[in-house]
Amino acid sequence: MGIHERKEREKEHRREDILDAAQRVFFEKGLAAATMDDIAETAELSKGTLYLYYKSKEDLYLTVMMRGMQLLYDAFSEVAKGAYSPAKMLSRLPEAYLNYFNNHRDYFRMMHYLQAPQFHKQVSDEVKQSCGVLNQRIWDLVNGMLQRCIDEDLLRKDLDPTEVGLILWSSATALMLRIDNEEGIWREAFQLNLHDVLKLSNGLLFDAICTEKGRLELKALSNT
Amino acid sequence: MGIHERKEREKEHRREDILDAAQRVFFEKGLAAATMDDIAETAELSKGTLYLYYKSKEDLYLTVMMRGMQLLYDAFSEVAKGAYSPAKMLSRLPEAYLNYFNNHRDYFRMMHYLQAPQFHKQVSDEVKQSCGVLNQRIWDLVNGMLQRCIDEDLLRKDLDPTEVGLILWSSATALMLRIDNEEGIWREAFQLNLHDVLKLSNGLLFDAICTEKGRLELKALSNT
DNA sequence: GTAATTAATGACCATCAGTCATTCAATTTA
DNA sequence: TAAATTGAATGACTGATGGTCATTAATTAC
Repeated sequence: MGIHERKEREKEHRREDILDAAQRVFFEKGLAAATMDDIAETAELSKGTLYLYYKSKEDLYLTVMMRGMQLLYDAFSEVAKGAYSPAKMLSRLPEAYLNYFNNHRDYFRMMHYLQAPQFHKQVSDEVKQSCGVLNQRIWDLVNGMLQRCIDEDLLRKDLDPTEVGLILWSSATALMLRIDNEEGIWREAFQLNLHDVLKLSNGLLFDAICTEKGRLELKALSNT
Repeated sequence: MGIHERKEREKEHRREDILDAAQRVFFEKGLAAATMDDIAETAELSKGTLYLYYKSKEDLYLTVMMRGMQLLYDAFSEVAKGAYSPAKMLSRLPEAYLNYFNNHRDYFRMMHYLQAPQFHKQVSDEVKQSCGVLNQRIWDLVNGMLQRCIDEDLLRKDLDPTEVGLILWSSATALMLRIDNEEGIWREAFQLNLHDVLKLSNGLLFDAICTEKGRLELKALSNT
Protein backbone atom coordinates (compact mmCIF):
# COMPACT_ATOMS: atom_id res chain seq x y z
CA MET A 1 0.00 0.00 0.00
CA GLY A 2 2.31 2.74 -1.29
CA ILE A 3 -0.48 5.13 -2.14
CA HIS A 4 -0.50 6.79 1.21
CA GLU A 5 3.26 7.23 1.14
CA ARG A 6 3.19 8.61 -2.37
CA LYS A 7 0.62 11.15 -1.25
CA GLU A 8 2.80 12.09 1.67
CA ARG A 9 5.72 12.63 -0.69
CA GLU A 10 3.60 14.73 -3.00
CA LYS A 11 2.42 16.82 -0.10
CA GLU A 12 5.97 17.37 1.09
CA HIS A 13 6.96 18.24 -2.44
CA ARG A 14 4.20 20.80 -2.69
CA ARG A 15 5.27 22.28 0.63
CA GLU A 16 8.74 22.76 -0.82
CA ASP A 17 7.37 24.24 -4.05
CA ILE A 18 5.41 26.78 -2.06
CA LEU A 19 8.50 27.58 -0.03
CA ASP A 20 10.52 28.09 -3.21
CA ALA A 21 7.92 30.49 -4.53
CA ALA A 22 7.76 32.34 -1.21
CA GLN A 23 11.54 32.61 -1.20
CA ARG A 24 11.61 34.17 -4.64
CA VAL A 25 8.95 36.71 -3.66
CA PHE A 26 10.45 37.54 -0.24
CA PHE A 27 13.93 37.93 -1.74
CA GLU A 28 12.58 40.31 -4.32
CA LYS A 29 10.14 42.35 -2.24
CA GLY A 30 10.86 41.85 1.44
CA LEU A 31 8.30 40.87 4.03
CA ALA A 32 6.01 43.88 3.99
CA ALA A 33 5.70 44.36 0.25
CA ALA A 34 5.28 40.67 -0.56
CA THR A 35 1.64 39.60 -0.76
CA MET A 36 0.17 36.16 -0.43
CA ASP A 37 -1.34 36.65 -3.88
CA ASP A 38 2.16 37.23 -5.26
CA ILE A 39 3.35 34.00 -3.71
CA ALA A 40 0.26 32.11 -4.89
CA GLU A 41 0.76 33.32 -8.43
CA THR A 42 4.47 32.44 -8.36
CA ALA A 43 3.63 28.99 -7.03
CA GLU A 44 0.84 28.63 -9.63
CA LEU A 45 -1.64 27.84 -6.89
CA SER A 46 -4.56 29.65 -5.34
CA LYS A 47 -4.07 31.65 -2.21
CA GLY A 48 -6.27 29.33 -0.22
CA THR A 49 -3.95 26.44 -0.94
CA LEU A 50 -1.03 28.24 0.68
CA TYR A 51 -2.95 28.21 3.93
CA LEU A 52 -3.35 24.43 3.72
CA TYR A 53 0.44 24.18 4.03
CA TYR A 54 1.43 27.20 6.13
CA LYS A 55 -0.49 28.92 8.87
CA SER A 56 0.39 32.50 8.01
CA LYS A 57 2.54 34.74 5.90
CA GLU A 58 4.93 35.14 8.81
CA ASP A 59 5.24 31.37 9.18
CA LEU A 60 6.19 31.15 5.52
CA TYR A 61 8.69 33.93 6.01
CA LEU A 62 10.36 32.31 8.98
CA THR A 63 10.44 28.94 7.26
CA VAL A 64 12.31 30.46 4.33
CA MET A 65 14.57 32.23 6.81
CA MET A 66 15.43 28.95 8.49
CA ARG A 67 16.98 27.79 5.23
CA GLY A 68 19.33 30.72 5.65
CA MET A 69 20.02 29.86 9.27
CA GLN A 70 20.86 26.31 8.26
CA LEU A 71 23.34 27.61 5.68
CA LEU A 72 24.99 29.70 8.36
CA TYR A 73 25.11 26.72 10.67
CA ASP A 74 26.75 24.70 7.92
CA ALA A 75 29.32 27.41 7.30
CA PHE A 76 30.27 27.61 10.97
CA SER A 77 30.21 23.84 11.20
CA GLU A 78 32.72 23.74 8.38
CA VAL A 79 35.00 26.07 10.32
CA ALA A 80 34.65 24.04 13.50
CA LYS A 81 35.21 20.66 11.89
CA GLY A 82 37.88 21.66 9.36
CA ALA A 83 41.18 20.30 10.55
CA TYR A 84 42.53 23.75 11.32
CA SER A 85 44.59 24.75 14.26
CA PRO A 86 42.60 26.59 16.92
CA ALA A 87 44.18 29.86 15.81
CA LYS A 88 43.20 29.18 12.22
CA MET A 89 39.71 28.40 13.40
CA LEU A 90 39.56 31.67 15.29
CA SER A 91 40.62 33.65 12.26
CA ARG A 92 38.20 31.77 10.00
CA LEU A 93 35.19 32.54 12.16
CA PRO A 94 34.72 36.20 11.21
CA GLU A 95 35.71 35.36 7.65
CA ALA A 96 32.96 32.77 7.49
CA TYR A 97 30.38 35.27 8.70
CA LEU A 98 31.55 37.90 6.23
CA ASN A 99 31.41 35.30 3.50
CA TYR A 100 27.88 34.45 4.46
CA PHE A 101 26.97 38.11 4.38
CA ASN A 102 28.46 38.56 0.92
CA ASN A 103 27.23 35.34 -0.68
CA HIS A 104 23.82 34.97 0.95
CA ARG A 105 22.79 38.57 1.29
CA ASP A 106 19.13 37.74 0.75
CA TYR A 107 19.05 35.36 3.69
CA PHE A 108 21.09 37.75 5.80
CA ARG A 109 18.50 40.44 5.15
CA MET A 110 15.64 38.14 6.01
CA MET A 111 17.23 37.33 9.34
CA HIS A 112 17.05 40.97 10.35
CA TYR A 113 13.62 42.10 9.24
CA LEU A 114 12.07 40.56 12.28
CA GLN A 115 13.56 42.84 14.87
CA ALA A 116 10.26 44.53 15.54
CA PRO A 117 8.64 42.32 18.17
CA GLN A 118 5.03 43.17 17.48
CA PHE A 119 5.06 41.14 14.31
CA HIS A 120 5.77 37.84 16.05
CA LYS A 121 2.05 37.67 16.83
CA GLN A 122 1.20 35.69 13.74
CA VAL A 123 3.95 33.13 14.09
CA SER A 124 2.83 29.65 15.06
CA ASP A 125 4.39 28.01 18.09
CA GLU A 126 5.88 25.20 16.01
CA VAL A 127 7.77 27.55 13.72
CA LYS A 128 8.82 29.74 16.62
CA GLN A 129 10.23 26.69 18.35
CA SER A 130 12.03 25.40 15.24
CA CYS A 131 13.65 28.80 14.88
CA GLY A 132 14.69 28.79 18.49
CA VAL A 133 16.27 25.35 18.19
CA LEU A 134 18.27 26.30 15.10
CA ASN A 135 19.35 29.51 16.76
CA GLN A 136 20.48 27.65 19.84
CA ARG A 137 22.45 25.16 17.76
CA ILE A 138 24.32 27.96 16.01
CA TRP A 139 25.17 29.62 19.30
CA ASP A 140 26.29 26.35 20.87
CA LEU A 141 28.60 25.80 17.93
CA VAL A 142 30.13 29.26 18.19
CA ASN A 143 30.43 29.04 21.95
CA GLY A 144 32.19 25.70 21.64
CA MET A 145 34.74 27.17 19.26
CA LEU A 146 35.40 30.15 21.47
CA GLN A 147 35.73 27.92 24.52
CA ARG A 148 38.36 25.91 22.68
CA CYS A 149 40.26 29.11 21.97
CA ILE A 150 40.13 30.01 25.63
CA ASP A 151 41.36 26.58 26.60
CA GLU A 152 44.21 26.92 24.13
CA ASP A 153 45.17 30.23 25.68
CA LEU A 154 44.37 32.21 22.55
CA LEU A 155 41.59 34.17 24.19
CA ARG A 156 41.70 35.73 27.64
CA LYS A 157 40.66 33.27 30.33
CA ASP A 158 38.77 35.91 32.28
CA LEU A 159 36.21 36.27 29.50
CA ASP A 160 33.02 34.28 29.04
CA PRO A 161 32.79 32.70 25.59
CA THR A 162 29.12 33.53 25.22
CA GLU A 163 29.72 37.16 26.10
CA VAL A 164 32.58 37.35 23.64
CA GLY A 165 30.54 35.67 20.96
CA LEU A 166 27.64 38.01 21.47
CA ILE A 167 29.86 41.07 21.34
CA LEU A 168 31.65 39.99 18.17
CA TRP A 169 28.45 38.92 16.50
CA SER A 170 26.45 42.01 17.42
CA SER A 171 29.04 44.51 16.35
CA ALA A 172 29.72 42.73 13.07
CA THR A 173 26.03 42.38 12.32
CA ALA A 174 25.31 46.01 13.12
CA LEU A 175 27.94 47.18 10.66
CA MET A 176 26.80 44.70 8.02
CA LEU A 177 23.28 46.05 8.28
CA ARG A 178 24.68 49.50 7.63
CA ILE A 179 26.64 48.21 4.67
CA ASP A 180 23.45 46.71 3.33
CA ASN A 181 21.24 49.77 3.85
CA GLU A 182 23.40 52.83 4.08
CA GLU A 183 26.64 52.17 2.28
CA GLY A 184 26.14 55.05 -0.15
CA ILE A 185 25.16 57.51 2.56
CA TRP A 186 28.34 56.92 4.53
CA ARG A 187 30.54 57.04 1.50
CA GLU A 188 29.07 60.32 0.34
CA ALA A 189 28.52 62.13 3.66
CA PHE A 190 31.71 61.00 5.41
CA GLN A 191 33.94 59.44 2.73
CA LEU A 192 33.82 56.23 4.72
CA ASN A 193 34.22 52.73 3.36
CA LEU A 194 32.05 50.65 5.65
CA HIS A 195 33.82 47.42 4.74
CA ASP A 196 37.02 48.93 6.11
CA VAL A 197 35.17 50.02 9.24
CA LEU A 198 33.97 46.47 9.73
CA LYS A 199 37.52 45.17 9.37
CA LEU A 200 38.78 47.76 11.83
CA SER A 201 36.04 46.98 14.32
CA ASN A 202 36.87 43.29 14.22
CA GLY A 203 40.55 44.03 14.53
CA LEU A 204 40.06 46.23 17.58
CA LEU A 205 37.86 43.69 19.30
CA PHE A 206 40.13 40.75 18.59
CA ASP A 207 43.07 42.73 19.86
CA ALA A 208 41.17 43.33 23.06
CA ILE A 209 40.01 39.75 23.66
CA CYS A 210 43.14 37.85 22.60
CA THR A 211 45.96 36.82 24.87
CA GLU A 212 49.47 37.78 23.83
CA LYS A 213 49.86 34.30 22.41
CA GLY A 214 46.62 34.65 20.49
CA ARG A 215 47.64 37.98 18.99
CA LEU A 216 50.95 36.53 17.83
CA GLU A 217 49.41 33.45 16.28
CA LEU A 218 46.74 35.47 14.46
CA LYS A 219 49.36 37.89 13.18
CA ALA A 220 51.50 34.98 11.98
CA LEU A 221 48.49 33.58 10.11
CA SER A 222 47.61 36.84 8.44
CA ASN A 223 51.17 37.16 7.14
CA THR A 224 51.08 33.89 5.24
CA MET B 1 -4.42 92.43 11.16
CA GLY B 2 -3.60 89.70 13.70
CA ILE B 3 -6.23 87.27 12.47
CA HIS B 4 -3.98 85.61 9.98
CA GLU B 5 -1.26 85.19 12.56
CA ARG B 6 -3.69 83.83 15.13
CA LYS B 7 -4.81 81.26 12.58
CA GLU B 8 -1.22 80.31 11.92
CA ARG B 9 -0.67 79.79 15.63
CA GLU B 10 -3.82 77.71 15.92
CA LYS B 11 -2.76 75.61 12.99
CA GLU B 12 0.66 75.03 14.50
CA HIS B 13 -0.99 74.19 17.78
CA ARG B 14 -3.20 71.61 16.13
CA ARG B 15 -0.19 70.13 14.39
CA GLU B 16 1.41 69.67 17.80
CA ASP B 17 -1.77 68.18 19.28
CA ILE B 18 -1.89 65.63 16.51
CA LEU B 19 1.77 64.84 17.07
CA ASP B 20 1.13 64.35 20.79
CA ALA B 21 -1.67 61.95 20.03
CA ALA B 22 0.44 60.10 17.49
CA GLN B 23 3.26 59.85 20.01
CA ARG B 24 1.01 58.29 22.62
CA VAL B 25 -0.29 55.73 20.13
CA PHE B 26 3.11 54.92 18.60
CA PHE B 27 4.69 54.55 22.04
CA GLU B 28 1.98 52.14 23.05
CA LYS B 29 1.57 50.08 19.89
CA GLY B 30 4.57 50.59 17.65
CA LEU B 31 4.43 51.56 14.02
CA ALA B 32 2.71 48.55 12.52
CA ALA B 33 -0.02 48.06 15.10
CA ALA B 34 -0.89 51.75 15.40
CA THR B 35 -3.73 52.77 13.09
CA MET B 36 -4.63 56.18 11.84
CA ASP B 37 -8.07 55.70 13.39
CA ASP B 38 -6.39 55.15 16.77
CA ILE B 39 -4.49 58.39 16.38
CA ALA B 40 -7.57 60.26 15.17
CA GLU B 41 -9.58 59.06 18.14
CA THR B 42 -6.79 59.97 20.56
CA ALA B 43 -6.53 63.41 19.01
CA GLU B 44 -10.34 63.76 19.04
CA LEU B 45 -10.35 64.52 15.35
CA SER B 46 -11.46 62.67 12.26
CA LYS B 47 -8.96 60.67 10.29
CA GLY B 48 -9.30 62.98 7.31
CA THR B 49 -8.06 65.89 9.39
CA LEU B 50 -4.81 64.10 10.17
CA TYR B 51 -4.05 64.12 6.49
CA LEU B 52 -4.48 67.89 6.34
CA TYR B 53 -1.48 68.17 8.65
CA TYR B 54 0.68 65.17 7.78
CA LYS B 55 1.10 63.44 4.46
CA SER B 56 1.17 59.87 5.72
CA LYS B 57 1.36 57.64 8.75
CA GLU B 58 5.09 57.27 8.18
CA ASP B 59 5.53 61.04 8.10
CA LEU B 60 3.80 61.25 11.44
CA TYR B 61 5.99 58.50 12.77
CA LEU B 62 9.21 60.12 11.67
CA THR B 63 8.12 63.49 12.99
CA VAL B 64 7.54 62.00 16.42
CA MET B 65 10.88 60.25 16.11
CA MET B 66 12.63 63.53 15.43
CA ARG B 67 11.60 64.69 18.87
CA GLY B 68 13.63 61.78 20.17
CA MET B 69 16.57 62.64 17.95
CA GLN B 70 16.49 66.20 19.26
CA LEU B 71 16.59 64.90 22.83
CA LEU B 72 19.62 62.82 21.97
CA TYR B 73 21.26 65.80 20.33
CA ASP B 74 20.60 67.83 23.46
CA ALA B 75 22.10 65.12 25.66
CA PHE B 76 25.29 64.92 23.59
CA SER B 77 25.38 68.68 23.37
CA GLU B 78 25.34 68.81 27.14
CA VAL B 79 28.32 66.48 27.25
CA ALA B 80 30.22 68.49 24.66
CA LYS B 81 29.53 71.88 26.24
CA GLY B 82 29.80 70.88 29.88
CA ALA B 83 33.05 72.23 31.25
CA TYR B 84 34.54 68.77 31.56
CA SER B 85 38.06 67.81 30.80
CA PRO B 86 38.39 65.97 27.49
CA ALA B 87 38.82 62.71 29.40
CA LYS B 88 35.67 63.36 31.38
CA MET B 89 33.87 64.14 28.14
CA LEU B 90 35.07 60.88 26.66
CA SER B 91 33.81 58.90 29.63
CA ARG B 92 30.50 60.77 29.66
CA LEU B 93 29.74 59.99 26.03
CA PRO B 94 28.76 56.33 26.44
CA GLU B 95 27.09 57.17 29.73
CA ALA B 96 24.94 59.76 27.99
CA TYR B 97 23.87 57.26 25.38
CA LEU B 98 23.08 54.64 27.98
CA ASN B 99 21.10 57.23 29.90
CA TYR B 100 19.15 58.08 26.81
CA PHE B 101 18.43 54.41 26.27
CA ASN B 102 17.21 53.97 29.83
CA ASN B 103 15.20 57.18 30.15
CA HIS B 104 13.79 57.53 26.67
CA ARG B 105 13.27 53.94 25.73
CA ASP B 106 10.20 54.74 23.65
CA TYR B 107 12.11 57.12 21.43
CA PHE B 108 15.05 54.74 21.25
CA ARG B 109 12.72 52.05 20.00
CA MET B 110 11.18 54.33 17.42
CA MET B 111 14.58 55.15 16.01
CA HIS B 112 15.14 51.50 15.16
CA TYR B 113 11.85 50.38 13.69
CA LEU B 114 12.74 51.89 10.39
CA GLN B 115 15.56 49.57 9.46
CA ALA B 116 13.57 47.91 6.74
CA PRO B 117 14.19 50.12 3.71
CA GLN B 118 11.07 49.29 1.77
CA PHE B 119 8.93 51.29 4.15
CA HIS B 120 10.62 54.59 3.34
CA LYS B 121 8.39 54.75 0.27
CA GLN B 122 5.66 56.69 2.01
CA VAL B 123 7.90 59.29 3.58
CA SER B 124 7.72 62.76 2.08
CA ASP B 125 10.91 64.40 0.91
CA GLU B 126 10.61 67.22 3.45
CA VAL B 127 10.48 64.87 6.40
CA LYS B 128 13.22 62.69 4.98
CA GLN B 129 15.42 65.75 4.64
CA SER B 130 14.67 67.05 8.14
CA CYS B 131 15.62 63.66 9.51
CA GLY B 132 18.83 63.68 7.53
CA VAL B 133 19.77 67.13 8.80
CA LEU B 134 19.18 66.18 12.44
CA ASN B 135 21.11 62.99 11.95
CA GLN B 136 24.02 64.83 10.43
CA ARG B 137 24.07 67.36 13.29
CA ILE B 138 24.29 64.56 15.85
CA TRP B 139 27.14 62.91 14.00
CA ASP B 140 29.02 66.17 13.58
CA LEU B 141 28.73 66.73 17.31
CA VAL B 142 30.05 63.27 18.17
CA ASN B 143 32.82 63.50 15.60
CA GLY B 144 33.89 66.84 17.00
CA MET B 145 34.17 65.38 20.48
CA LEU B 146 36.16 62.39 19.30
CA GLN B 147 38.45 64.61 17.26
CA ARG B 148 39.16 66.65 20.38
CA CYS B 149 40.09 63.45 22.20
CA ILE B 150 42.45 62.54 19.40
CA ASP B 151 44.02 66.01 19.51
CA GLU B 152 44.43 65.66 23.26
CA ASP B 153 46.23 62.35 22.77
CA LEU B 154 43.51 60.37 24.56
CA LEU B 155 42.57 58.39 21.46
CA ARG B 156 44.99 56.84 18.99
CA LYS B 157 46.03 59.30 16.32
CA ASP B 158 45.96 56.65 13.58
CA LEU B 159 42.19 56.29 13.93
CA ASP B 160 39.55 58.27 12.11
CA PRO B 161 37.03 59.85 14.51
CA THR B 162 34.08 59.02 12.31
CA GLU B 163 35.12 55.39 12.07
CA VAL B 164 35.58 55.20 15.82
CA GLY B 165 32.24 56.87 16.44
CA LEU B 166 30.46 54.52 14.10
CA ILE B 167 32.03 51.47 15.69
CA LEU B 168 31.20 52.55 19.24
CA TRP B 169 27.70 53.61 18.31
CA SER B 170 26.86 50.52 16.28
CA SER B 171 28.06 48.02 18.83
CA ALA B 172 26.35 49.79 21.71
CA THR B 173 23.11 50.12 19.77
CA ALA B 174 23.14 46.50 18.70
CA LEU B 175 23.42 45.35 22.30
CA MET B 176 20.79 47.82 23.48
CA LEU B 177 18.36 46.45 20.92
CA ARG B 178 18.98 43.01 22.34
CA ILE B 179 18.43 44.30 25.85
CA ASP B 180 15.17 45.78 24.68
CA ASN B 181 13.90 42.73 22.81
CA GLU B 182 15.67 39.66 24.08
CA GLU B 183 16.86 40.33 27.61
CA GLY B 184 14.86 37.45 29.07
CA ILE B 185 15.97 35.00 26.41
CA TRP B 186 19.65 35.59 27.11
CA ARG B 187 19.22 35.48 30.82
CA GLU B 188 17.37 32.19 30.68
CA ALA B 189 19.19 30.39 27.90
CA PHE B 190 22.72 31.53 28.73
CA GLN B 191 22.58 33.08 32.22
CA LEU B 192 23.80 36.31 30.64
CA ASN B 193 23.16 39.81 31.93
CA LEU B 194 23.09 41.88 28.78
CA HIS B 195 23.77 45.11 30.65
CA ASP B 196 27.07 43.61 31.78
CA VAL B 197 27.83 42.53 28.24
CA LEU B 198 27.24 46.08 27.06
CA LYS B 199 29.62 47.39 29.69
CA LEU B 200 32.22 44.80 28.73
CA SER B 201 31.87 45.57 25.05
CA ASN B 202 32.41 49.26 25.67
CA GLY B 203 35.34 48.53 27.93
CA LEU B 204 37.04 46.35 25.36
CA LEU B 205 36.57 48.87 22.59
CA PHE B 206 37.75 51.83 24.65
CA ASP B 207 40.77 49.84 25.70
CA ALA B 208 41.54 49.25 22.05
CA ILE B 209 41.07 52.81 20.81
CA CYS B 210 42.69 54.73 23.68
CA THR B 211 46.28 55.77 23.92
CA GLU B 212 48.20 54.82 27.05
CA LYS B 213 47.48 58.29 28.38
CA GLY B 214 43.80 57.92 27.58
CA ARG B 215 43.54 54.60 29.40
CA LEU B 216 45.21 56.06 32.48
CA GLU B 217 43.00 59.14 32.58
CA LEU B 218 39.82 57.11 32.11
CA LYS B 219 40.90 54.70 34.84
CA ALA B 220 41.65 57.62 37.16
CA LEU B 221 38.18 59.01 36.50
CA SER B 222 36.43 55.72 37.15
CA ASN B 223 38.18 55.42 40.51
CA THR B 224 36.83 58.71 41.84
C1' DG C 1 -26.40 90.15 5.24
C1' DT C 2 -24.10 87.68 1.67
C1' DA C 3 -20.23 85.77 -0.68
C1' DA C 4 -15.79 83.61 -0.32
C1' DT C 5 -12.42 81.15 2.02
C1' DT C 6 -10.85 77.65 5.04
C1' DA C 7 -11.22 73.74 8.29
C1' DA C 8 -13.21 69.41 9.31
C1' DT C 9 -15.75 65.47 8.33
C1' DG C 10 -16.81 60.56 7.45
C1' DA C 11 -18.46 57.76 3.78
C1' DC C 12 -15.95 55.58 0.48
C1' DC C 13 -12.00 53.16 -2.18
C1' DA C 14 -8.22 49.91 -2.84
C1' DT C 15 -5.29 46.59 -0.89
C1' DC C 16 -4.37 42.53 1.52
C1' DA C 17 -4.26 38.65 5.18
C1' DG C 18 -6.95 35.09 6.15
C1' DT C 19 -11.60 32.00 5.79
C1' DC C 20 -14.84 28.69 4.15
C1' DA C 21 -18.55 26.69 1.34
C1' DT C 22 -18.11 24.50 -2.87
C1' DT C 23 -15.91 21.91 -6.66
C1' DC C 24 -13.36 18.27 -8.56
C1' DA C 25 -10.43 14.36 -9.00
C1' DA C 26 -8.60 10.38 -7.16
C1' DT C 27 -9.48 6.30 -4.43
C1' DT C 28 -12.24 2.82 -2.30
C1' DT C 29 -16.18 -0.09 -2.03
C1' DA C 30 -19.61 -3.13 -3.81
C1' DT D 1 -17.97 -0.73 -13.75
C1' DA D 2 -20.74 2.38 -11.05
C1' DA D 3 -21.58 4.62 -6.85
C1' DA D 4 -19.76 6.46 -2.61
C1' DT D 5 -16.11 8.53 -0.06
C1' DT D 6 -12.23 11.20 0.74
C1' DG D 7 -9.45 15.25 0.76
C1' DA D 8 -6.96 18.63 -2.08
C1' DA D 9 -7.72 22.92 -4.35
C1' DT D 10 -10.33 26.87 -5.26
C1' DG D 11 -11.72 31.79 -5.29
C1' DA D 12 -15.36 34.67 -3.72
C1' DC D 13 -15.84 36.78 0.51
C1' DT D 14 -14.78 39.24 5.17
C1' DG D 15 -12.59 42.45 8.07
C1' DA D 16 -9.04 45.68 8.79
C1' DT D 17 -6.68 49.66 7.40
C1' DG D 18 -4.17 53.56 4.84
C1' DG D 19 -5.55 57.08 2.23
C1' DT D 20 -9.15 60.25 -0.66
C1' DC D 21 -12.65 63.52 -1.70
C1' DA D 22 -17.23 65.51 -2.14
C1' DT D 23 -19.86 67.68 1.28
C1' DT D 24 -20.70 70.38 5.39
C1' DA D 25 -19.74 73.86 8.89
C1' DA D 26 -17.54 77.84 10.46
C1' DT D 27 -15.07 81.89 9.96
C1' DT D 28 -13.76 86.06 7.50
C1' DA D 29 -14.33 89.71 4.07
C1' DC D 30 -17.02 92.95 1.78
